Amino acid sequence: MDISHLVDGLNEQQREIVCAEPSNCLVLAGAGSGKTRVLVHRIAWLIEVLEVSPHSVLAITFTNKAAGEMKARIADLVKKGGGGIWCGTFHAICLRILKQHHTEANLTPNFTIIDTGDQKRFIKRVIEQLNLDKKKFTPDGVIGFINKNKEQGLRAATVKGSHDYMHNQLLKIYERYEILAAQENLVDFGELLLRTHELLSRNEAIGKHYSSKFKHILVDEFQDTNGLQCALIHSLQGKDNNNYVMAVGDEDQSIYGWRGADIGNVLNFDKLFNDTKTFRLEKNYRSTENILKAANAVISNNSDRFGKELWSDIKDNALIEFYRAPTDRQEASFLTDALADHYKQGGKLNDCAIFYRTNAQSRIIEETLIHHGIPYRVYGGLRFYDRAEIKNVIAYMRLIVNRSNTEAMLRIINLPTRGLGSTTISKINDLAQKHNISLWDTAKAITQGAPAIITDLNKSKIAVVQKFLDLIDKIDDSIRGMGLQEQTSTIIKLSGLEQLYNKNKDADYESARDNLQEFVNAANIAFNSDESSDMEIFLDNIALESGSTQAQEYEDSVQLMTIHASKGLEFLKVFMTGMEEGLFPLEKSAYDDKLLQEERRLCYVGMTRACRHLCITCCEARLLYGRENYNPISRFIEEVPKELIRNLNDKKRTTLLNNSMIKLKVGTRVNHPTFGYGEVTNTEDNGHISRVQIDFEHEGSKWLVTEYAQLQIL
DNA sequence: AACAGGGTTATTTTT
DNA sequence: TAACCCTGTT
Repeated sequence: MDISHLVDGLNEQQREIVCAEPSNCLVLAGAGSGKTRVLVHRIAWLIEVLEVSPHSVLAITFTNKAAGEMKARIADLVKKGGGGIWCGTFHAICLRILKQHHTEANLTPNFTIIDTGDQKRFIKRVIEQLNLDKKKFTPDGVIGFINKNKEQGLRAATVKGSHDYMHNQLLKIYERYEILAAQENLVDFGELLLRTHELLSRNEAIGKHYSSKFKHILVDEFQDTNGLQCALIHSLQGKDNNNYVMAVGDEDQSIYGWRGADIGNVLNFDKLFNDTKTFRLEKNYRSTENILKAANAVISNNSDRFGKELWSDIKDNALIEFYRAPTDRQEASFLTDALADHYKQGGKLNDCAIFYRTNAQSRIIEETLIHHGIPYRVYGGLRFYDRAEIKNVIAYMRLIVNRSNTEAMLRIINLPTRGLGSTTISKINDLAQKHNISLWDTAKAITQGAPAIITDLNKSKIAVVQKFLDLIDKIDDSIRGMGLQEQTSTIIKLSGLEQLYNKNKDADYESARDNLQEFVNAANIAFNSDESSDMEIFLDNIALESGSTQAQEYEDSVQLMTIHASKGLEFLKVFMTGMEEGLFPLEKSAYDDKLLQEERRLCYVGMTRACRHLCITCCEARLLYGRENYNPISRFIEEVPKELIRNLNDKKRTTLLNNSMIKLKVGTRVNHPTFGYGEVTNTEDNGHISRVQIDFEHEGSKWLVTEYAQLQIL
């Protein structure tokens, strides 16, 4: 048999993995070492050489995008195609299992998946219902508690009580949350995993079914798995020792610890799985030697790692560039200048990326780029399906599919406004809570004058409620038999949303209309893909897909993103900005070794995105939360060997002298927007930054950075 | 229902 | 600083 297409072009380390005897194994794949390639070739090897049935292969990724890419590459490489392989995210795979066995999983077939935003609103409602202090119990705090427990496999009934008031109250919220979620047929992300895990580990027949089905489980980005996901893999693998897990990951790129990812799953892999073999991929195909040397040097300061040294045969004398600007504004100007130079020399802006630690940092960079007419795209931000107008349509759809979805009903019961104000709604909602039934059933009971439901709503209000119920039923009736895109546009019409967004002319409504059209298009695409032609499936897919978070690509433009968002990407030229103590690493993480190590890994991820040029910038004075901050240079920069750095400050210094000093001399009378009138008593300029001391009439004496102070000279 | 004003709070966000 | 949420007012 000709196997050359499976191994040609692979290096020795890669080939060893692709052709390995089946066993549990951990592949430590450094950045840019071709791990997706190895995974795809391994799957092809299993099918073509070891004659494993595609139906016995399960490939798990973390993003839908990665799953899509993998499917496409498998289809390309495997001669008989990849049909039958299960390939998807943890959540998508769990959903598939739960849909299949919804009865055994104790779910209705039409359960609704809620994303983090929905979950948050839902929790808010629970906190209100329980009449708890909103200052003490924030949705974020509660969400953390519930998700963390689910990640440890704990239900409200199995979490241990304690003497701690907060803990016990949180537990009460969790209890109520579970009851309401069951009542309303809502399943959150963590629940998808937990319920599947429970199903597989408690229902012997089903557990056995899957563990005898999946002989080979391949997991990508293993460093990002949490405890529950790891447990899930175990339950899929089953107890017999003839199923094999291949985990691919990089402990140095674990940057989601704060979301529950447990780097310990990689570090203790050999203890968590039997008879493991470990492989390493250390040859990097992306970056120059110098960039890798710098990145290796930084990450070598971490202790939670196996240790691995990336190398490359891409020789290039270019050093890591470093520039420390006087202020954040001048840091942005520096970036702009550098990009303009790059462009003038014939380079593409698409090849350049600007990274920052926090989203807030993008603002000043964007302003400066706009000012100089340099096009850019920002990654991240509001996801398409998170837009209010889209969520509104989705809420109608969800209620139509699942009438118990109180969450959805609350969102649209008065949208567009139909005379059901907050008073009426909370009256109905209180009754729902009192009788422990869904909002829909409560409303229905009221309109039917059910004797058990006592309400003080007057006849006209009840008629309005009736009208809403009729509307939903009517929409439901009229979309029967329609194609998905027709259903969607019909819902938008009949619900009154179309009219609502049409009646107003301002820009927000205009874009809302565009987005609704886009949503109908999405439905159309889904309809034609026949995979998700059904509205229920469409809704599931929406919940599990972020819907591209990056701006549309329409012209050559610089890419702006957080370092987190840069993971998995690569760019010819990378600018890492704001490399200051307090910002990167964040102050909160600087004094905790675990957190600091994660910051360092983040730095490593950022550096290893660069193919040919890496430029690191920071500034002396930065405006943060409306305050000036003077931060030292990031320790991560200090960790890069000096001989790998070319310091641009020596070159730029003379050109950047701040000319604002010229007019401000001792004795100048000034006016400050908040401190009022004063007189300059002292000046200082170290060549980077200029400051003035001003004696204010009412506020006393203060030192201010000239550039920020917005002083008016009198 | 819409809006103004005060108080609070500030990472990162694959599903 | 500025964005968000809540509250009280019109």
